[in-house]
Amino acid sequence: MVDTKTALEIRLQSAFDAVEPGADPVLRPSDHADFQANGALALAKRLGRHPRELAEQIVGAASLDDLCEKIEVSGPGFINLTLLGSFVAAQLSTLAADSRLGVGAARTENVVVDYSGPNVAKEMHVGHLRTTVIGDALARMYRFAGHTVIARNHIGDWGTPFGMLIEHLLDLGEEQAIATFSMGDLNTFYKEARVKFDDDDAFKARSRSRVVALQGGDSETLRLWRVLVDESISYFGEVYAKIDVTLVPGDVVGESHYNEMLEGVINDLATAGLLVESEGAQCVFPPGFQNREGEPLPLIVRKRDDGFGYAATDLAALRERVSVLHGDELLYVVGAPQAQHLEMVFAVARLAGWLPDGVRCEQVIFGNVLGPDHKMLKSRSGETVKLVDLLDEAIERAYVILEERGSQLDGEARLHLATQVALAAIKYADLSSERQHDYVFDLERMVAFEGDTGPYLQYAHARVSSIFRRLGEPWQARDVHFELAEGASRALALGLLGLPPALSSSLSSLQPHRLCTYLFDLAQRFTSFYDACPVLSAEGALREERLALCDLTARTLRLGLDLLGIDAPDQM
RNA sequence: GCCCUCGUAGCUCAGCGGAUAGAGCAUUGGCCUCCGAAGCCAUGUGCCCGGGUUCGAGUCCCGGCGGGGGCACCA
Repeated sequence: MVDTKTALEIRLQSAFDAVEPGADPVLRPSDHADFQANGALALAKRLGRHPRELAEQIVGAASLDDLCEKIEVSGPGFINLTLLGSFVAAQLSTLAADSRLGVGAARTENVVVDYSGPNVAKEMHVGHLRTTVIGDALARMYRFAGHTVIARNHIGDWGTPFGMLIEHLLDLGEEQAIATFSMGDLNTFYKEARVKFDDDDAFKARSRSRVVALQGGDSETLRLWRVLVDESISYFGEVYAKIDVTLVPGDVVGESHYNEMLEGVINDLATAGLLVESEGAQCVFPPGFQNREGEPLPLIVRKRDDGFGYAATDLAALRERVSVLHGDELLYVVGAPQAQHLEMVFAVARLAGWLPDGVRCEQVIFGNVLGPDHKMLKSRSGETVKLVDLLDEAIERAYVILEERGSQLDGEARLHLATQVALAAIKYADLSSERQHDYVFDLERMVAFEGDTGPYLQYAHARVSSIFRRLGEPWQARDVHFELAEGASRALALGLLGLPPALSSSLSSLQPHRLCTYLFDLAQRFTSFYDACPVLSAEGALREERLALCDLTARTLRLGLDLLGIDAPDQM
């Protein structure tokens, strides 16, 4: 189906085209009508004409009689559009019969989404929250939109720290070490290794020669390394299950995967004439980047000591994503501190011809998670906060609140529900603010069930669901004829028709918060409707209409929340 | 020093060059013999400062001030 906004846009476009081909109607939802087209103002300026007069001309050229009840030029030259009730009704009927709720399936592209990226033998901490939650939401939205998503979990599984980690593994004994890992206590393991490395010269020496053995391909060393990697991946899997993220072990393609390709990256850069030796390192100097002294800034692909830097790995990965995975779109859900590094990697890839112009390649930047003091979130003792601890605390709080609210569920069911609520709280708080901004992590506010929170949306959904539970019999949309006589039901109907543009704008801007804003607005429209329009006590056609609106609301909330990675329980 | 980014209501945040800048929390006051009051309805307050572009600037440009990040071999 053609969604409502698009239907209007198409008609307006041809009216605008009649005056000036290609002119953008700038159609927006309006406070003064259902929609408003602002395009006449900008166009009038460009053509040097009176805006109101131009707007009148456009309205005259538009054929909107079957869609709009009222079209008027207002103010300096806005075109205000009020939809015809019969059109809204017809759209709603189509929507009711559409399992995709009006969202068209896009042309299929391969979208590589790089997110989460924890380090082997290191705890997943709050620093991994945003990349994991945002990346997963984007992956879900892209999949629903019809694209093929290739998730990439670019874990840190290679590099100099592995010398000390393997030596520590040997000191502990493999079984003991594995036990520590399976308890999910990666912090202790890493810290113990670190302390020995810093304080014990003999250990440090062993670690260094272990790195050499690892890089040299010593089989026993590789086996021990594999133990660390496998144990870590299985631990990450537990965390992902806990946070309900779609990443699977098969998405893990760590840094080590690219080891064999690094030499080739260097050679090809050299052949392309891009490689420059500087201070003993092999570098590329992409134009436009400067260091502290105002000199050209290198992307160091091979270090002075002959080791490869992470730039080499990132270049190899990018190349593989384009040439082997055939990615049409490469997304890097990585924090802001990496912005310059990634820009340089992208620039070098373009110089080398590895990144064709047709491929969209973008860092999905996000801001920091701050504590109540507005500084980077840390625990009381100043340590980084473990991700699982964060989740557990949220679950605990959600459980207590459910108890206070007199939840209808108890025991196992309540614990499960508390988990769903806690995840909704954390994910929604993370996704609903503009991605690039820092946000203050305040569990109390997030888990609160009032206001613009995940739990509020779940509650709205639970309320709709309870109507159908009370109904007793399975409900099916028959040929419902929508009258939408009350303001509240009309407002809800318009909200229900708004999913497709909300989702598409969320995707094209890579901003999940636009979908969040839409869902919150829809939930509010629903609760206002719920308050004003009794459903079960209504009769006849009116009852059918209201049930149909409820059904659509439930389906829309479920779908929207699902795209954000949030569950929508039927009962709370 | 250079580059990037952010600065909107008491607090946490929306705002895609357009009309009177919106929500949530908090405040105050109304709503449950009626589908879940975790709700609904009402209530006051605000764009860091100074220039500029524009018919129109929270939004774009320049310059300040303030916070955060980055700026050669850890990734």
